[in-house]
Amino acid sequence: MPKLGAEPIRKAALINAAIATVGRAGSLDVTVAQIAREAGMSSALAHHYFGSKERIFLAAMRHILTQYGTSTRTALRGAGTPQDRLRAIVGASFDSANFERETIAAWLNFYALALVEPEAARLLRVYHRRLSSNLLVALRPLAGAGAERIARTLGALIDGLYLRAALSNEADAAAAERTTLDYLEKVLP
Amino acid sequence: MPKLGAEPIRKAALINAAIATVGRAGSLDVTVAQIAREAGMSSALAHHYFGSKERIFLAAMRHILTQYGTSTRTALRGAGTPQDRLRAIVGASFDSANFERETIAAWLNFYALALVEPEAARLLRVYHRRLSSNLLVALRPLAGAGAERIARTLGALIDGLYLRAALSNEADAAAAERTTLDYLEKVLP
Amino acid sequence: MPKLGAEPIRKAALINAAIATVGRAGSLDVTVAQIAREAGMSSALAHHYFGSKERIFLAAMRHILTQYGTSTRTALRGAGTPQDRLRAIVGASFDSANFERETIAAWLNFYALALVEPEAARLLRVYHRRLSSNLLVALRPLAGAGAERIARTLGALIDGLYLRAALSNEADAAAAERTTLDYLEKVLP
Amino acid sequence: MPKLGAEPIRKAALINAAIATVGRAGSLDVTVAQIAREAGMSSALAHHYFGSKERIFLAAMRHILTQYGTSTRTALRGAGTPQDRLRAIVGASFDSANFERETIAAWLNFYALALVEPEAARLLRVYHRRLSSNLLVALRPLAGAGAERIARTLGALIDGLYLRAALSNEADAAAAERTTLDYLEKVLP
DNA sequence: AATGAATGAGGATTCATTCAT
DNA sequence: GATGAATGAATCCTCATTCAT
Repeated sequence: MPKLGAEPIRKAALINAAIATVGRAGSLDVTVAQIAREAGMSSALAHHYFGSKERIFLAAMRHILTQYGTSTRTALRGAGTPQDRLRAIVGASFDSANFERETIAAWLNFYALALVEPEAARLLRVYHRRLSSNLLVALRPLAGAGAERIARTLGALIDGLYLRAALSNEADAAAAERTTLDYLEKVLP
Repeated sequence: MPKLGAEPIRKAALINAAIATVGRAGSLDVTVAQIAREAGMSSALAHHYFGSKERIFLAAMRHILTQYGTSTRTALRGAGTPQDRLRAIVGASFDSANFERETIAAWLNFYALALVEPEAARLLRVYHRRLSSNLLVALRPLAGAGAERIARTLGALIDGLYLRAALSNEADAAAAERTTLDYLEKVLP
Repeated sequence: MPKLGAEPIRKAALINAAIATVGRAGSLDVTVAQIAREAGMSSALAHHYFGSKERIFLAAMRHILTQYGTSTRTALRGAGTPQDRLRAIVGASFDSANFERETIAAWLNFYALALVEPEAARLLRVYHRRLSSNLLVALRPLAGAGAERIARTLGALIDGLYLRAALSNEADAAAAERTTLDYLEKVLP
Repeated sequence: MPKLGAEPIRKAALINAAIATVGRAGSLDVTVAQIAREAGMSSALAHHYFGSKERIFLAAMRHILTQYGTSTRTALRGAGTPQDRLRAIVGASFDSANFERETIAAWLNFYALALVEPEAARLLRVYHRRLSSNLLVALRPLAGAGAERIARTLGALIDGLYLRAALSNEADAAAAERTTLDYLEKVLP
């Protein structure tokens, strides 16, 4: 009695397992068997659904970025003023759900994957562009011509804070958010 | 062939080869044989001198951080005013020697190693603390109580710019430096 | 190919192959690949089932000792008098099945393993104790207080004959058995 | 200033080191480097003197057997009656100098070497023959036609006691000697 | 005589991946 | 759909041995 719609469920389980396993290991050097065990299935089945380890990683990365995109979009829905929009974007970035140490560690490792895997690089570029564009829309009314540079700085700052959070023992989302907002206050008129 | 005193020469060659190989591959997933070939020797000799692959990586990381520390110290020597000191530190960070894509890629991967390897984490903490302390010395006369936060922001910003440079096709050191200095101008009275 | 329940079959094949390979080589210095080839499978599968070379050896040793224990027990079943029991034990020891040169060579090498491997030492102690206890039960009615010493002597004598058989070109089970029984005749009233 | 006569000194040091190292390790699986370090020299020098690891082992084995032969001969010198001769031979076998656990372990391992190395087997045969002949000379006046069998039994018994001593935690030379002499008393008229 | 330097060969172990059931 | 079985390929590491000095 094969369950109906087993595929999406299994795939989702594997994606979550991949993120958890990589996050816990702190490295992409995890075996398909480990991921599959974490997902409660055989490694053969993992291959059946994804075809290769690489594809599991890419799907996991896509999932992380999609999730981030969704949470940003949701946060933006209630934002009226440009200031609200900025705060929403920053808030989504440091949402505690994305800011647990293990998640960040997975994230950092998938980031490094982009150095090796063109598709991972592509995904990252999409995310960067989207974040940039969101920031620009909010910044332009406030900073005019300076918006571009502020957006670039902001993006780098957020990534840098993530990076350091990945290495600290307890990642402090609130502090990271405050640092970012503080920058914005200083830099906007 | 067995010149006396080969050890330091061979070790240095291996360290450089490790950085180059990891940088080119974009990943720590390189074999000792690759590193050794790049260094012009057998993998057995690499093991003879370092004992393990891990130790080669740690030595390479130590080398990168030491080099960075040295270039910072050198740059600081000629700096009189606090502003000069800040510019010297930032300049050393984005020195073109440290800012080739491959070097950054190696750097990013060694960064990720710290998630897994306690000794790598320790090295990184030392570097962070030293950078932070250098920045504070320069910032305190300029920003007083706000120095702490600015230093933290600056550190994260530099790391974030590195991260993004690692992923872009041509890393633009000058642009990264300008972004950083621009932040400082805005944030300092 | 993947018949269900392959595990016990494969494990048994590997155990026999290990004994044969070690016996033929006359040394524990055999590769897992050799054992696996002898057993008709890849070395990877051997590792899959046993985890390590050491574990293969221990299983082989356990097998040899178990087999010896079983043949002793079987022989004892039909033995009525103490004299019969003694003859049964000695007969089982020099049973031609256990007394082929290759088997003895394997045995000797596993013996040496006990110097290095605590688990192998434990197995051997169990075997020694059991043999000793079997001998004592049979000797006490015949030798009373002297039973202990005779048992000890008998055990050493059997081991010594094995040792020499391992080194002679054709191991002569009958002669070894005769030597042992002769000792018993002389020493028992 | 090369020391005169360094060669025999170095060789002797290596032989002793080989016995000690093998005895301590409980296995022939020791490296030339370990033996050389124990002997206080480089592994290259060990090769210079012996040519190969195998040859070191053979020399060590030869040394053990020669030493045993010498101690037997010495003991026999003061022996007048056949009974004295027997006691001398047995006494030499269980001399406390040859009966330390490490020495026995080395001995057992060199024994196993004979399964693999024809020259080692030859050495062992020589030793067996010599022991046998010594025993026969002493036994013939006491046991006549039965001398052969007793000699064979005695040889096996001694080896068996060695074997068991190698595996026990504290080898008890006195007990082993008593067991052997006790056998002789029982078996001789 | 003595050694550091150097390497080729080899071996245990791991793992992604395939396949029959 | 699901999995146990199976393996080829790869990798780290070790070590006996050689050689120039």
